[in-house]
Amino acid sequence: MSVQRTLRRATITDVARLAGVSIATVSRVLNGTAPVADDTVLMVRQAMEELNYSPHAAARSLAGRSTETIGLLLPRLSGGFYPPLIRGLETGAKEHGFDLLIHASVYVSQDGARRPVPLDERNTDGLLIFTDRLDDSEIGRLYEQGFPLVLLYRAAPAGLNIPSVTVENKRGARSLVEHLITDHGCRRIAYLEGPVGNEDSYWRELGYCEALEAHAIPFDSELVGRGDFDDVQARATVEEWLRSGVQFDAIFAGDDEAASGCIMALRQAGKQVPDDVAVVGFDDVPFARLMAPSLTTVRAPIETVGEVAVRQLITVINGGEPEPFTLLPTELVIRQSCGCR
Amino acid sequence: MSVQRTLRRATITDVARLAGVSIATVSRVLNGTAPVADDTVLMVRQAMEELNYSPHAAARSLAGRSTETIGLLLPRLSGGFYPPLIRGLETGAKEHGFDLLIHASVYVSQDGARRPVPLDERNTDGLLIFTDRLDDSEIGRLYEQGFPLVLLYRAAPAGLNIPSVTVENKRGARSLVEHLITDHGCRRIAYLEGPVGNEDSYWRELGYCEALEAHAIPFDSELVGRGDFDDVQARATVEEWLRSGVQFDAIFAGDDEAASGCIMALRQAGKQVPDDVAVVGFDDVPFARLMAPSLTTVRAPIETVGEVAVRQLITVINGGEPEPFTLLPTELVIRQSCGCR
DNA sequence: TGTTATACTGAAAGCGCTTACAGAAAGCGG
DNA sequence: CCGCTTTCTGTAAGCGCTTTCAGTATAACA
Repeated sequence: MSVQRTLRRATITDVARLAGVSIATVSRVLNGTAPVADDTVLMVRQAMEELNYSPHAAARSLAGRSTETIGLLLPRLSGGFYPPLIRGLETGAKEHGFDLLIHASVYVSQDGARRPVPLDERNTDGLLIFTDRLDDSEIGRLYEQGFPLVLLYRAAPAGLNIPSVTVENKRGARSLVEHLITDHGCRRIAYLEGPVGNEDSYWRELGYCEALEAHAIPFDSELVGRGDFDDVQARATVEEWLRSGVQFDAIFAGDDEAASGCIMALRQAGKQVPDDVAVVGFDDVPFARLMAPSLTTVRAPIETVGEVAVRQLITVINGGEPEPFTLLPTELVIRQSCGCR
Repeated sequence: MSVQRTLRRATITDVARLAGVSIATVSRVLNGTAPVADDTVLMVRQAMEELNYSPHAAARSLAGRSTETIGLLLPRLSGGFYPPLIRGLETGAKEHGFDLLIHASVYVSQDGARRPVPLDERNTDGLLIFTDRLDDSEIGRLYEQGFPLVLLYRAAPAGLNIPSVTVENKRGARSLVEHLITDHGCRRIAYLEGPVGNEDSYWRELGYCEALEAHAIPFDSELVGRGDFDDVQARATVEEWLRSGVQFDAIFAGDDEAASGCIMALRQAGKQVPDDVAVVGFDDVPFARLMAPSLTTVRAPIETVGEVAVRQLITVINGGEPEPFTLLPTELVIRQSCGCR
């Protein structure tokens, strides 16, 4: 049934032999690093074709060449947030002739066992890191090695000179909450925090607090709950609030994902959005427009973040001087879930 | 400002020198491939620590070791479909001590230029392929090289003995459409096709046709349009239908993504779902439950597909005999968008 | 005490490729 | 016909690691 597929892969030596030249010559036609006679090129090309040859990338990168690939480290891939990010990264990478390799997983250095990330110089020339869980020590290690790094949506650990690119979380959150206050008269605005340690969440909460303060609304810790940027968690938290009788007239869900969870919980409980409770998100992921009611949120230029980040990383790879810190502007997107028509 | 980071990476030789042993010994403590005296181990460990050494993976894999990594090729990452798939793959991979590397991009061999996939033996021991766009020749090339391959949601090209795992698309689609016919009396059921060449779509359409035939409903090509498994495309198609006065009382959207687009279009046009038009999807992605109305669909065990696929791939990697073809069962999930309460 | 298995270690040969370095052949002005 | 550059090609030295092979020293056994 199944063929025993033990045919050794053709190597540069095989090609050289078949073409009757040295491996150096083959390498040269492969990389165009030195002039080769037209006839020779033809022979070599033909030999490669015949042997179905394709160079062994590991050997190649070992021998000094770069991988032309950059890596992306993510905690996960669910939700509407990552696709645009990745699209931006793809775009940026392709523009510079790089490929993008993604690894989505949690990297906690548990039990002290050093769990190296599976993306490194074996397969990439540099790394984009998006995760609050890849702990600083691991980042530090890579940094020490001089491996090109760029951080997404988080600042560099103290002392490390790693470029990072993020968005104006605080400003966006503030304008969002102020809209709720000034245009819709909300006074009891709840906030759903993101995952612990998440920087976006930290800044958004700050913006939330600033908005409250600016309008002399006292901060009420009862109105802050876990959202984890996750619809399920957000839903659970809102249900719990509803059950325990917490009063609120609006929810700033932390992000769009969580906002959708909030709306579910509210609808389930027979509350009208936005009439009974206004709900707003953050990010403006693609489906925010499609929700019912359509979601008022803050547009964070996710795709642009990706493109900018790649650009920075490639600058680092090429030994250039990157922008140490990029802060992209956010923009209020008013739809219906806040009460506007 | 920025440190000139030119410090050469520590190599096994550095460690060996510092520890006063040979590189062979260092390699042995690294891999545990042969007994090493406790004292020696200690010295080496200490040297590694001191030099902040971590092995160069490219060299490692060149020298014959496996990468302990499997690759995943995807056309894209958007929508609710991929996260569960990837979660399943992650789970399966982790179970066997493998890492998962993802590359999401379109691979068309355009202008004849052979564009090699960026995942190969440099960084993976095997590949999971999910894409109708990586053309057969590229798959063939990898196959010829004896590179372990498993296909997701598509059968192997003719003649190639590559394991594949998919779901019972036809059966699922048929039961879904029959539900519409027998339980809701629908007679004008539209179908939104997936991307051209997509196998899932092919089988789902077959199931759709079978259901019609079984109930003596004539197939009407007017009722088949492009959905591309994409909400935007689906929305456009439905809007076009509405505009041109096509009559239908139900839409089988091809997948959940497209279903959400249908519902948008319908709502926009003032039609009630499911009262005026029933809408059903396929896949049962996480947000299907959360939609308004909640989506009747077919549960395809996406996550399981992932786990099974990894298992097959690892079997191939280990030289075992994989299941040539795995067909996972689907299950009708009745919610509200079909008209049920 | 002499054998012999056993624990441990190092030298060295690659893995498939890139890249000096140098040599051969060809072209050119004088 | 001689030097000199230019074009083309091959030899060989690694890149950092694994792994075979051949030890040496020690422990186990008779």
